[in-house]
Amino acid sequence: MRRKPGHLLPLEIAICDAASVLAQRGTDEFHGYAIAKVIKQASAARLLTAYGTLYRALGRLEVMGLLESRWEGAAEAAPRGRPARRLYRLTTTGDQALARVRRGERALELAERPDDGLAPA
Amino acid sequence: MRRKPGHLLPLEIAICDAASVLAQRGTDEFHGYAIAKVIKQASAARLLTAYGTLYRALGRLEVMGLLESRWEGAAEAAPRGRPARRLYRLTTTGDQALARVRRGERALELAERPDDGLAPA
DNA sequence: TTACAATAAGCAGATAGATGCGTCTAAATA
DNA sequence: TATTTAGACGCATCTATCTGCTTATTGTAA
Repeated sequence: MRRKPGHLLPLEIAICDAASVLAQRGTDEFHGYAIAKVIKQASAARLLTAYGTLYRALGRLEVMGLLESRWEGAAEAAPRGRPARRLYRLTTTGDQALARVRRGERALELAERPDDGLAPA
Repeated sequence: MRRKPGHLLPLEIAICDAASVLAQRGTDEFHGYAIAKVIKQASAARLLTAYGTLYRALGRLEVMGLLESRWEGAAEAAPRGRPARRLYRLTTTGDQALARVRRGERALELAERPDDGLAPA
């Protein structure tokens, strides 16, 4: 539903929020499948019904620079008989954005304006 | 259904067969999901209806030493937007076993007898 | 020959993540 | 305020692999 520039969507805020809570508990990395389950039970599925929605939200947050990700190696996943996970971490930018949202401010300074970088002539 | 010692089951032969055909065409590695589809269409699903069956057959063949496997790194899989694959190769033992089956012989010499290695006293 | 035991096959579902497509909403514009 | 439209959401499905439980079949022993 058309993003208001500099703002985050409820699901995106929930993801960052869960990530920050986890980080304060010492777990600074999380993966999509796990956070989906956390959010589902925490919000009583109000914010998330389908996995596809979450994975795309994670992708958006990474593009925005609020999350960064790395792939778990097969060496970690294979012996446990499960697929490799993509592990996300809240970046400093993400942490700051979350702090602003919690203060009721706009999440992001508008670093790039939509018409920037193209037509200064 | 209780294996006759030294023999392979139809599905196991089909896997080794497909692997050997692929190897002769220059593809010496294959993964479960792909070979499932090959076998499904080749045998008109007579030998395989469920993935679980195939993956367990692959596991048995690896334990028997007819196949060996390695895990594809996330570096290969991730950019293509798919999970990492487990890549299997027919071993020399596997190739020889297949040759014997094709000649109508027993697939494996009975290297280990069930009551061996324990009570020679 | 029959009964038993071993075990492969099938079914269902978990784990983990991605994409295509139609819909619907909210933000921007007129 | 009314209209347009970007784009997020949900659904379905695909890519891959693995495991638990039940059922069916087969080889072997009695």
